[in-house]
Amino acid sequence: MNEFNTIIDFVEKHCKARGKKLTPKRKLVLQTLLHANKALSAYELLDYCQTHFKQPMQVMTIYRILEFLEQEHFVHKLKVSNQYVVCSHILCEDEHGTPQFLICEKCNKINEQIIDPQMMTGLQSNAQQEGFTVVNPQIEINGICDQCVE
Amino acid sequence: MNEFNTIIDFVEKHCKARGKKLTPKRKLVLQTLLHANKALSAYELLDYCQTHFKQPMQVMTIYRILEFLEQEHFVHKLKVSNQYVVCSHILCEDEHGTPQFLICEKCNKINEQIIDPQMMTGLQSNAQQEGFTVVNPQIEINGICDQCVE
DNA sequence: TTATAAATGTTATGTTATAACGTATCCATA
DNA sequence: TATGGATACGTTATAACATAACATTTATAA
Repeated sequence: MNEFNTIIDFVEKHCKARGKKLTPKRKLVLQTLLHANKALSAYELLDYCQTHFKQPMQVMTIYRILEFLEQEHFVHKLKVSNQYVVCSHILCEDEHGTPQFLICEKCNKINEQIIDPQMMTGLQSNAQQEGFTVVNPQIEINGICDQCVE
Repeated sequence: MNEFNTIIDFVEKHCKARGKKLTPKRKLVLQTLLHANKALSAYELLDYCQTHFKQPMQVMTIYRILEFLEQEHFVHKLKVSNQYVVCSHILCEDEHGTPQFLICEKCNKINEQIIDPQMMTGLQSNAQQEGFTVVNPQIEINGICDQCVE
């Protein structure tokens, strides 16, 4: 069994356990994101899906499904580009920490890490001092990956 | 002389020194951002400007002027919300460091700081390890400000 | 089997951003 | 002081992104 199937199976199982369903369309969206192996916007996903899987799809459906997959913590939404990417830690059972994304501005490849908790604490206490309470932290950093640098 | 005028004068002077001009429209956009005292999108700026200053303005012009003001480092663009805000360190002559923004998701008030250089170095060397070179770093963190928490 | 909820289809429209081209204004130089 | 080029701004159209509203289908439990 390849890794895609491992993930699909995992997601299917977890959906069931939570009383949700991984419908064929939802599975297709997830497969598309896995296959693309980079962040895609809703419209990019639409194109990708139609090009590579010859499946009928609609933007509305994609937005709804992405929202679902995000709620279930299978994908992340990058707030800067409004793109979506499969969570790198999707197969980890435990609670994920605060994610940090390194985003290649050329090829859109994503490197997802967990922010060092100590650093996160520092960030939050600093925010508190400035009169802010952090919510839904997520850090996105633009860059260029080694493959895209000449 | 109030602070707005201090800033306008400063900007005017610096434009001249760089062979650029702070035209009436550009001045108006800057004044609007100063007056609003929060981050505004291009369309929000359009509304605000028309409401408070009764001046004719157009979206295209606003986008162009915001781009200009950003290039000249007088305003920052928040990448998550595509909003613009006057640089808090606009009157500092020296090079500004990597900015970090705390953004109130209720009232859109912005707190701009300089990221601790040591932390920034850490971030960058970590990125390097992961095969990424950081470009135009800027960190945006959503939260709620003390005034908006009940 | 049928009532209900959940998922998806369909159409329309709202929102944000930019392209393309025209006009006006400023300023240096002949 | 004319003129030609650069810069700024006006105007229209459209691309690109996102969601509202309602219809239809499908799955599932009573």
